[in-house]
Amino acid sequence: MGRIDKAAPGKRAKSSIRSDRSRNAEATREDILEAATEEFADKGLSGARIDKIAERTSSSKRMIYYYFGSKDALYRAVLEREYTRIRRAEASIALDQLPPKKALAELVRQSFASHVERPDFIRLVMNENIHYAEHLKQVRGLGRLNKALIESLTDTLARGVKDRVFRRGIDALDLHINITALCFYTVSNRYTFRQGFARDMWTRAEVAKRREQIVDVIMRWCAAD
Amino acid sequence: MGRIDKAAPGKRAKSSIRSDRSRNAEATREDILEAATEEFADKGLSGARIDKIAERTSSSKRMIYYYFGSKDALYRAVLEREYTRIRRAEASIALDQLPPKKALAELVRQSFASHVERPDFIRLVMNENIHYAEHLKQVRGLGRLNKALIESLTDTLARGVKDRVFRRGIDALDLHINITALCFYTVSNRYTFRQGFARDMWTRAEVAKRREQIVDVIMRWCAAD
Amino acid sequence: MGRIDKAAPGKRAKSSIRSDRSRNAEATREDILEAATEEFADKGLSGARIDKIAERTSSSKRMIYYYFGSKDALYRAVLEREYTRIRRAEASIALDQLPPKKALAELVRQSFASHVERPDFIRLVMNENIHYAEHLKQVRGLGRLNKALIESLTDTLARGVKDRVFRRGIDALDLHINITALCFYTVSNRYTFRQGFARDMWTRAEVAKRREQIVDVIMRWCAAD
Amino acid sequence: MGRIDKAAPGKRAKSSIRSDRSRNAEATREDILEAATEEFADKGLSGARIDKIAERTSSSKRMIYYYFGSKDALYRAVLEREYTRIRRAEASIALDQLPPKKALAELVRQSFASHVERPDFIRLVMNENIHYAEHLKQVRGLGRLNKALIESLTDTLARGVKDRVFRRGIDALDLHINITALCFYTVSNRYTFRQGFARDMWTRAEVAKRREQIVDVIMRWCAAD
DNA sequence: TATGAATGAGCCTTCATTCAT
DNA sequence: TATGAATGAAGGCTCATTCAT
Repeated sequence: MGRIDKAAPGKRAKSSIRSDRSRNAEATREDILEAATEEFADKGLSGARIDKIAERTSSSKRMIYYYFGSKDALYRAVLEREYTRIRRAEASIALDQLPPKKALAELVRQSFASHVERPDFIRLVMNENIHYAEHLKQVRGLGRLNKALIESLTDTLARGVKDRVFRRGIDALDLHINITALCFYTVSNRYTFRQGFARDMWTRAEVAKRREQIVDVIMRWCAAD
Repeated sequence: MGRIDKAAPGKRAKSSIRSDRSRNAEATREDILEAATEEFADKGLSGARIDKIAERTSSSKRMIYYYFGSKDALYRAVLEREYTRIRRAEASIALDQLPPKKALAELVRQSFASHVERPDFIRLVMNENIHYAEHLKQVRGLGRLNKALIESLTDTLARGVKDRVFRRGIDALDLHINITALCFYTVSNRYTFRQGFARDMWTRAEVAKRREQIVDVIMRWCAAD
Repeated sequence: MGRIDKAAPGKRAKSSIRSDRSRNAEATREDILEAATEEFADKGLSGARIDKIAERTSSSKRMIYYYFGSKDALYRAVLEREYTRIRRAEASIALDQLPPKKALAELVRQSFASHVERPDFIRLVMNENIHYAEHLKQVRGLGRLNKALIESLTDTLARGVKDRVFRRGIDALDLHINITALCFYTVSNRYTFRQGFARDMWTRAEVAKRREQIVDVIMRWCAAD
Repeated sequence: MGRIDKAAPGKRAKSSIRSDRSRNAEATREDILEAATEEFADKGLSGARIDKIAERTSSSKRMIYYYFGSKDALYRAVLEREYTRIRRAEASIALDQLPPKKALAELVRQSFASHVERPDFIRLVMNENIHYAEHLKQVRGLGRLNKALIESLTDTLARGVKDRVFRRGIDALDLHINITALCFYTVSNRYTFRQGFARDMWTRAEVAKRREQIVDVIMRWCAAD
């Protein structure tokens, strides 16, 4: 019945013990990235403290600079890792194996899950938008994964039109925007929403209900007349 | 054809010289608030600099402390003013004068306009969500205006059901969420979106198209079967 | 009989007590400049420590940044002040009041004194040359004072030629270089010289002797055949 | 017509790739010393960075410590090598084979060439003087080479007096100082000089002219009346 | 009501140096 | 002999905030 996360600043548990003292470059990098993701998501770029990141780490502040060079570069590395991770998850669904309607519904559910399960990523994206996506510009290889997603959507829409279950004239990118908007907002604005209205969108029940409602909104929009 | 705003950090013009040296306390307060709104929206809470706010002002840094006491308190004052301003605008539409479908479409268009016209407000809301709406909690009187909005929506839905243009079972708050989600995202995520996809959502033409598409999504969702 | 200064790093006495706590901007600036001149001359640009400069001051490290903005800017301010000071002193001699030979001899003695009395300045100039005069480039108004000096020299030379005490064909700027080279080296290279040879150039007697020898070198070079 | 060197920081080409991976300890030492000389001359002692030296080397930072122990010790090794090298070159002239006037003129030209050809050495010497020649103190065997030079000068002067081409009473060490001062300054202060005056002393033509002028100054100073 | 000067705490970053292999 | 990883100490700089007038 409780909220999915009660994350208040600083109350989030260390995600792991991170105490393996192995002198392993890759492990140290990962360790730092993990800690940095939490801190940056929590406080934003300028609010984050390198010292705090170091504290969450089994290594030291000095090592952060050894591996990443600067706060900004570390932030970019975090961004890149998170974006790649998310896009990989989304790209993993085999839409073409399912009939069009099922495929679309499944895609919406998958997208919704991606957002709900990674609120830290959502926070990073908000933060990027506050900074005019300045840092994201320097992250390469975003376009490719997105392109694959849109092509997959285009195909599903076409199959649906052929089967007379979807109407003609829907742009795949528009569809993607609408799906994402509905999912993103559910996670991103849950705090201000709770403040402005009496309802908590972030209980397990509400989240499940919301997911099916988004499926409904999208299906009705695409449905053949 | 150009983008609606080209706002890059620092490129936003000083909204005015604000040099009326009226020894008017209220004017000074307003002057500071205006400058603070720009800076906070631009940089977020921790990214904003009291010195920069003072520079944008005809008065001095000392005055900021004289009138508001602290950076956080100033931020709260900004938040309160912006929220009140927006909600007043939204509450001003007389939905009950229009037939249900027209009323709903108009409401969506109005909400969309509210978002598009005040990107600074959107940024502040994002910022609040990054900070768990901690500061918004201390702003009073939000609930009242929202309640009025939801009641108005409930009424419109009921009239639509009676007229057999809307289907039964739609919750007014759900409807509000969906409308807002679609509008908010269009503004809030335009920078990361542009980075990830080849398309710029922020040209005049795209924005107009997007507005009507959101109307379409909502109308199809509410439509009687 | 002792050396003129025994300056070893850190052993130089604070030039004044600097304890007036008056809230006077100009005084604070001067205070900082004085302390900075000592530290920069002593350690060079990168060797100097802002903390040490602050310690030598009645104000704080923070104030250094308040008034000068950065270590480099402070260094430039020091440079500018010292150059102006020296050039003013040199420009103050009224050569045209004296017969040519006396005038030239007097100028050499004055130049020699300028160098010997301000070893800190010499050190700063060495430091600048190590840094390709990068910072001096940003100091304005050097040319003017120098020009006056050269004009004065040109005039003295011309009078000497007319009186048949100087030979024809000596370029004033060349003359200036030769005078300065002989004076500068005496101060600048005294440490390495003492190390390489058994003789200490920096006793009162040696310095006096050296001054007259430089006068001699210059007079013989200019003398009519 | 261009300047002899345009050396601006960082623009100096790596003198070679130094990639012969011979497991030869002596070669590695030399390799490091070469790189260190450039860096120390370029930036001074405190401005030089061990990391940069390592970058210029085919070996690693760790090796620097293996072979030299510390930054200061490396600096001293550089200093010692450069001093020895220069003094050897100067000592190699056979003054006693030439008639006195020719011998002196040749010595001045040789000294001038030594300075002009090794600006890095000049920079190191300036740096030493900024540091009170603290490090040079620990370099042994300087006195011997210098002594030979002075003796050679003494002899030349004596021969000149006997031939009635030089006047009596000139001290060899004084002569050495005057020659060196004029040569050293030409190289050491070229940057600040160019900044203060309109003239560039460092073109091929100016340098040649300057060399002969220094010969002239010295010859006139020594000439029999 | 208003202002320029001042400040302590803390932040990002760098440096010479050493450890484990 | 050689190397990539690691580090404590300190350095330059910034921030929100307050003092004296």
